[in-house]
Formats: sequence, C-alpha cells, structure tokens
Amino acid sequence: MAATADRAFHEVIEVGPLEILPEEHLARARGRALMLSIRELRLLTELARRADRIMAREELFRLVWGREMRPGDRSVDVYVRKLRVKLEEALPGWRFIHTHFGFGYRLAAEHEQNRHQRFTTD
Amino acid sequence: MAATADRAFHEVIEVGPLEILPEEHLARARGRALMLSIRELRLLTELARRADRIMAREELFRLVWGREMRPGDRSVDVYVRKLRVKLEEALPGWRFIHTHFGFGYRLAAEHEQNRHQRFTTD
DNA sequence: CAAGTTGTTCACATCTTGGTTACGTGCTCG
DNA sequence: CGAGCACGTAACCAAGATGTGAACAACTTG
Repeated sequence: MAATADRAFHEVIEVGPLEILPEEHLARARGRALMLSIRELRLLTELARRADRIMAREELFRLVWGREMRPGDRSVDVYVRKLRVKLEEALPGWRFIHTHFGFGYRLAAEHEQNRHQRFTTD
Repeated sequence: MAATADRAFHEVIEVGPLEILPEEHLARARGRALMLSIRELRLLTELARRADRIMAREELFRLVWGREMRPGDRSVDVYVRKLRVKLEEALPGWRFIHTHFGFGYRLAAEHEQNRHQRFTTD
C-alpha cells in the first residue's frame, strides 16, 4: 500500500461503452459490472491496453498466462470465445474482439449499425 | 504496461485517406481498421511504398511473394482485385489502384469528383 | 466431503486464405 | 473493324486457421 498510496485513483481503460478497472478486478458496461473470471478479465485488460492494435496469440498468452505459449495451444482462442459471449450478453449489437487471420486479435468497439456495408433485402 | 513495446517505432505510410502500418499488420481508413489478409496487406504495402509510381507485375510479385513470377501467373491481378473490392467498401468513391496497360499498377488516392456528377450521395 | 466454479484440453465444425483456372471484357494495332 | 492479347472477375479447391461445445481436472467454498 505504501508504494502506491499517492495514487488516488486506479487505472481505468475505456473502450467504447466498456470500462475496465484492472486493479479492481472489475469491468463495467453501462454501469453494470461484468461477471468475469480472473483469466477473462486479464485477457480483456491486456487487449484493452493495446486497443486498436493487433496482438499475436503468443504475446497475449505471455501477458496473461505469464509463460511461453506452447505450439498448438488454443487457450487464447477459448478465452476469446468466453469473453465474446459475455460481452455480447452485456452489450448486444456491439463487437469488440476482432480476429485478424494469421495474426491474432484486436480490441475495438464497433456497433453494428455504424458499418459501411449495405445489407439490402434478403 | 510493457515499456519496450510501446516505444517501438512503426512505419506509417499515408496515401490519401489511407494509412498503412506494415509492422502492425494493419491498414486503416478513417481510423477504422481494414480487414486484410497477409497477402493483401503486403501487396498494398509495397504499392504504397512506391505510391504514384508504376510498378510492374514482376516487381510486385517479387516483393510480395518473394520469388520470381512465372509467366502467365495472374496472382497479382487477382489480389489487386481483392484489394480494390475492400478499399471500395471501406472508402466509397475513392480509387486507389490504377491500371497501366502493358506496364503494371500504380497506387494513388483519387476521389471521384472531377468526373461525372453522381446521383447517389453517401 | 459435496457442490459449484474456473481452468485446461480435446474433438469436431466452420470459415478463411492462397493459389489456380476459366471465361468475360476491353484495349491496341494491323 | 476484328483478331489477339492484356486485364477484370468469378468460381473452385485443399490446406490450414479459427470457432465452438463439452469433458475432465483443479480449485474453492460452505
């Protein structure tokens, strides 16, 4: 406590309608706390700290799991999935975690209606 | 945060409303990330590094694919097409990749303004 | 110890890419 | 003008990457 006592507030990362408070082990959407496990929150945090940038699986794994990723390890993908489900549930219509094939994942808040694409009648 | 990662310098190539960050594996238009595959991004990068200059297919192929182009190989054309589609979708009304018959391709940002009047607006 | 939660791993489903080919379209020049 | 290329475009496919559900282990809590 002594070392950080002078810091009155904790780190807050905002990504669109999402806010993440790593030191509080908390993420909020529209004021409501998300029910995330530790791993899920850490993954979201690391993605959010580099929002708009593509992060390789290996880098994410290193940051979240604290060790080197073994080839073929799918843990990152599985947790990305868990996060996506919970984020979709908390904020329907928003998309946050974007896959960049062959590279990794990128966090960015995108709302479905803001897209340029034209979805004409089916 | 990881001190070294954020201090790293990243090449940024700007072509009109387009910005390309080769080391980030990312290209953006109006701040929004484009979803490009590896090949597409590399082709766009090499074109952008020599913007306004005509590049022969053979040269592009050598730079992007890393080997000599076989006679009759249409890969460059096919990927130019893929890029054009994605660029048009991201930035309607802009044209970037220009064909120089018998020579190759040239990248340059051009807006459809000097041309005929258009009836559809954004 | 029982019950619930979280982490890890696996198998299978689905999607994307890159390379290729075939064919349509349009340019150039005889 | 019309033949012959050069280029545009769509479709195809195999390999590989990613999405997804679930089983199981490890852990926590009461």
